[in-house]
Amino acid sequence: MVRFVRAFGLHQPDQTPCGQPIPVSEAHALGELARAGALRQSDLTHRLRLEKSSTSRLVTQLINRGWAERTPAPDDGRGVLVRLTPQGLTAAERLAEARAQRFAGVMNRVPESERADVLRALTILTEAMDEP
Amino acid sequence: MVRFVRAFGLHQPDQTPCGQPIPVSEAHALGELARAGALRQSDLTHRLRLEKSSTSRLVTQLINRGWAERTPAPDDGRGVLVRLTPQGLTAAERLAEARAQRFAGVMNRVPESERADVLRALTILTEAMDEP
DNA sequence: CAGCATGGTTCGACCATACAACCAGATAGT
DNA sequence: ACTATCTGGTTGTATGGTCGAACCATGCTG
Repeated sequence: MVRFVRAFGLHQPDQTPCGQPIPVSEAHALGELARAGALRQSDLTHRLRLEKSSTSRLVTQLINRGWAERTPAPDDGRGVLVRLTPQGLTAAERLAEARAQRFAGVMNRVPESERADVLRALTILTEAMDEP
Repeated sequence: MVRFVRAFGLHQPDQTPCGQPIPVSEAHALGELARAGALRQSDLTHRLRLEKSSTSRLVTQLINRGWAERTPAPDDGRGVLVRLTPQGLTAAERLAEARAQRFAGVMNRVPESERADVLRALTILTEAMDEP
């Protein structure tokens, strides 16, 4: 595991493992938002497994980049809905692209015959870790 | 991948994913040192994929905990050899124990028939990422 | 309506890392 | 041998990341 983390580059907070020059936390948030369209801030908190304070700060950073905006939640006066701006969306797409490329590069060095297995195993592992 | 990282708890810098109350960086260093016996600081730098300055600080922290000591390298007047103290060794063992437990817990939720595959896949993946 | 729960924000403390500047010992080229 | 360069380490500075506590506003419950 340790080897895996370091080799993948997960220990660098200010750069995604895929070479994009944006902080990994923001990249994660961007990913979730792009996939969901818009999210309650509390939802984002749960998906990223953060503390609400961290999420708050993170969202503010995205806003400062012009990638997201906060609007009041429609059904709860306390809540906040976070939505990507068009620029945020293209940023997310750029990111997805980079991710795909990095992944392709790695998979390229995995023996052809193992690839399906590796992918399946990763999914299983993630699910196994998901619920404790 | 993102899911994996967050689910595993890798985004918390001050606590290992295995529940031990020590910073993950120190845990990684401890692991490498325990496995190697003693390491040149520059070696540690390469294994952890850090910058030499980061390693220097990291080692200092280990020393402050009483887990390691610096001695001059025998064959190079510039170099530094880092060695675990007895306390450092027991700390490393405690850590390995926790790691094993965490891993066992996860594997427990992986269907019996898949376990071997999952393990193999993880190894292959790590190797694939290793050399770019 | 009082009391408690929930969603957010701000603040303070700690951890992790890189890059640049600097020093000392090692090495290579002339 | 002497200088120029390389290599290993240290320290300072800046950026990023996370949590927990204190605090506020809104919602829910009895």
